Amino acid sequence: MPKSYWLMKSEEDVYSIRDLERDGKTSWEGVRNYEARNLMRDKMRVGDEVLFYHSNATPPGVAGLARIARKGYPDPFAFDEKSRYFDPRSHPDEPRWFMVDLEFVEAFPRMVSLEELRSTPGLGEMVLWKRSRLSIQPVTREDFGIIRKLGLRS
DNA sequence: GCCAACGTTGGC
DNA sequence: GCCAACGTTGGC
Repeated sequence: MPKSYWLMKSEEDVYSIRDLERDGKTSWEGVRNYEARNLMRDKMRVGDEVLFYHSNATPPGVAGLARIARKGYPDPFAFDEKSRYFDPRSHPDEPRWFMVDLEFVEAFPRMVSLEELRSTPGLGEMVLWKRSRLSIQPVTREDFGIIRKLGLRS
């Protein structure tokens, strides 16, 4: 099974690539969108590569790379009444929400802004353009390669 | 802070 | 099952 590529968004001031670098690894709790849930639950595999995207940032864009460290499993925060991610409709025996674990790969020496993504030839088919609000989206191997190269170029 | 886009909820 | 109301995302 070849690996897959993803783009995952995080608000920069909530959890940034630097936070992931510090932690080394983190769990991706709190996703409450069914399509994103399905991708984590059904499609992501350990070793898949991730573009770590800063949303609500100035500027927004891809800030680095991460990797899937654990495949989809029930989001325990949905069961925790004290959590802001609590959802009474999710039960341990029939969990509604799933998450994955993510590990740090690298922070780009140069973040690739949304504007740059827009103006880069070859990236015209990204899911980002049509499904801009989806916080977890598939990326083609080719697009991943283009963006990685842009980010690592100093 | 504004607001367009769009996913979700709930009445019917 | 439709669809209006509502809430959230995320760029600007």
